[in-house]
Amino acid sequence: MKDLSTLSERQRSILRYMEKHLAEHGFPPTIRQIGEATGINSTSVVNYNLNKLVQAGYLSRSSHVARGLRLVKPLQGEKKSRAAVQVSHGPRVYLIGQIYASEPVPVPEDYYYDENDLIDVTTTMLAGADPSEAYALRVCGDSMIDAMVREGDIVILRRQQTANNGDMVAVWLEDRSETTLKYFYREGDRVRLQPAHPLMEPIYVNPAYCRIEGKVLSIIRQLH
Amino acid sequence: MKDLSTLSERQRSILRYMEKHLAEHGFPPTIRQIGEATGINSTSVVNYNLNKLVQAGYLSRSSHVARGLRLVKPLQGEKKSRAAVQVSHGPRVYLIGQIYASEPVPVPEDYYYDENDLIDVTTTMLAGADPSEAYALRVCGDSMIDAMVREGDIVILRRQQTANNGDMVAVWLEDRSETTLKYFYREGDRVRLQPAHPLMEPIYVNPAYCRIEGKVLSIIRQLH
DNA sequence: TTTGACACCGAACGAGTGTTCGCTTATACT
DNA sequence: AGTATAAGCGAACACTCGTTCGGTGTCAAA
Repeated sequence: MKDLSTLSERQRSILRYMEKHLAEHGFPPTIRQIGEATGINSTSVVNYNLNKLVQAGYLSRSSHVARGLRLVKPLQGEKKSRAAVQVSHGPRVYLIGQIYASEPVPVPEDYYYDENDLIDVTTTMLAGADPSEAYALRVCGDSMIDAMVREGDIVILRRQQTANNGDMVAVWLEDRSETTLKYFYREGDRVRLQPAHPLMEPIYVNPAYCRIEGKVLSIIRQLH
Repeated sequence: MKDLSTLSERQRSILRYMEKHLAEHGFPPTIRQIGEATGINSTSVVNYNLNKLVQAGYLSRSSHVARGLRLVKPLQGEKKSRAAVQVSHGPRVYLIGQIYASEPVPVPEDYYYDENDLIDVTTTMLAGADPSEAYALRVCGDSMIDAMVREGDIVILRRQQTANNGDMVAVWLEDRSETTLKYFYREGDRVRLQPAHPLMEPIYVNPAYCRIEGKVLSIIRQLH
């Protein structure tokens, strides 16, 4: 089997694109997509180079079928994540709505599925929760500064209506008509809700008016 | 949120065939292949059931492309080999060190690769950067409250030593012996570094002492 | 200089493939 | 019995997509 050094630069870029497309889409690219991505103007030149990659042992092909390419051996010797060689994505959860300080927390029961709302997460963010148990909300407004979250942040939660001490929870406070994200502590017959910001004071609430809607698993801030 | 038990027998057999075809071929089946394998005579019925599986969170689809199916979540509650279901990561980057307010920012050039330092991220977090261009740092201490980050948060960066206005950057301020994460704005011959916290004041620094080490792409907070 | 292999190209073709339409049947509810 | 919804169906259409054809250009070897 030939090694990497005999591949042309075009062939290496085809393999890189193949890996990238598999990682991003979960299925292989078409010959035309490969051509567009690698600057090859002709489907027959892409076809020629794909056959070279088959001969070199990097790909296998099924003929006369759409996307009939399989990555047999990923490109090596280059600095890249290993995930690129996988067929499918990591876990994804539904972004079911926005969380406002002045409105009740959206919950999964009221949500209608839309594939466009799926967002990528990582296994670590789910903290052991199954993706089907978790969901995401986008923060609106800057009224949750005390939770160290700001407008646009995405909060990953698991649906639950009880909490253990130390859990960060999304709660709707009925007597205040307010949603907040805070650390939950049961103290006697009161609940202490502790802000994430170390310099801010907790609030104490009557558990009867404290409706826990979910436990916060992770927070994501994207700066672009 | 629907669970597995709401799937019909046909839908479960579609998922089983999907997993089998991916394992065997490395690319998804067509609608006609699914129909043949599951005894569904009509492409529109296959289409209908695939849309149901999308709603239930098991698949995602790209429309108007051949084999535009991706297995998002495998069928559970059944014994199968790991090879049968290509559970995988998304992209991963190296967590190369910790970021302290009082020490220079760690940079990739000084890092020795260790596979155990790889962490999962998502494509969205990378904001168009290739995983090989990006790296992560873990925040130590609470001295970056003004950046709305706290101890334990993970910052995803791309290595760069220049910035555009509005970029959040990791900078080492030589005259202050201080690292900070702030929004960068060039104003005349000064640089304004704007905290993320909306109620805090910016600082103005001499660009000569302002060493940009990377651009912040995303921030991840895990609460467990 | 000639030749052969390799890499590349545009265009056309035809098979592969997903979507849409108009319909029927089954089931649950009133 | 009537109605609404879910599930199913066949066919047609239009687009996607891989293969093939007939060619050009480059380079190394004879």
